[in-house]
Amino acid sequence: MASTNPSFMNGVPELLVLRLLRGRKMYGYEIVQAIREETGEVVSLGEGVVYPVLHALERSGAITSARRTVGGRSRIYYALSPKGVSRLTELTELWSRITGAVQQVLVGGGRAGLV
Amino acid sequence: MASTNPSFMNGVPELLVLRLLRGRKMYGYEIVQAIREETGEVVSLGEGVVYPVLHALERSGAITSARRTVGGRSRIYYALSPKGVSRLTELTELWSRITGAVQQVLVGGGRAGLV
DNA sequence: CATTATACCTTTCAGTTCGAGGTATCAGGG
DNA sequence: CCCTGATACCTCGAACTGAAAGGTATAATG
Repeated sequence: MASTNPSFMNGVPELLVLRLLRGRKMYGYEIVQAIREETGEVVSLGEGVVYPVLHALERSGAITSARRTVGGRSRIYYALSPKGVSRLTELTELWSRITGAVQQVLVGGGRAGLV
Repeated sequence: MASTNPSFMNGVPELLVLRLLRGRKMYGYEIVQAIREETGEVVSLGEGVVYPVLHALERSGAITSARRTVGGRSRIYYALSPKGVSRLTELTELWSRITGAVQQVLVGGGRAGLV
């Protein structure tokens, strides 16, 4: 129950956030800008997307938070937990499978009778 | 006006349908199965997704329809129009850009200071 | 004659994402 | 000294999509 229709193309924001946190601890505002920059403006998730994702991830135990004040600026740094690492693996594989499947159709011309 | 939030990850069903029609004329029921088969069950769009997409595409002039009876079976065959071809190009490019951008983040480890 | 497969269709529901708005602090310009 | 803009956090409501289920009709099969 509950799990109804996780539309096959979703969870990309979650994936991106987890992936960024794999490298270093980051805070929300920083993540918003990192996504924008690292994708060359192609993907631009607003704070209204990122913050809720962070909160959900923390609630599920995938990340942990620690408030720290840096240069008079109060920030909440998030770090990936082991649970978050496996969630990241899971989402990455899902992403591969799906984009691969779509690619298969896009290339498709080959009238695959392949076994 | 109108254009609110076309969530950056959408329109994949439309893309798949257009792409399939690029090769040959097909009817709805056939498209549903083709997607399932060509993606190896990974992507499985129901009729409740495909038919509305077809109707929207026809309304927008991207495809044309012709009812034909084959072996006592009445089918509506759809064919790609020139407008549909450019729409397909457009969506394909968008798909590339987005998946590329996501991939960039996923690979990312490279601490890109690249210019 | 009933069930299955073909073939079409629509409506309802739920989840995600977006956008806009709201607070507070710090730095800099006028 | 104030006002603006950047930093940094947050939440709510609207909207769109896609999923599931249900509904009709015909042909073929047992």
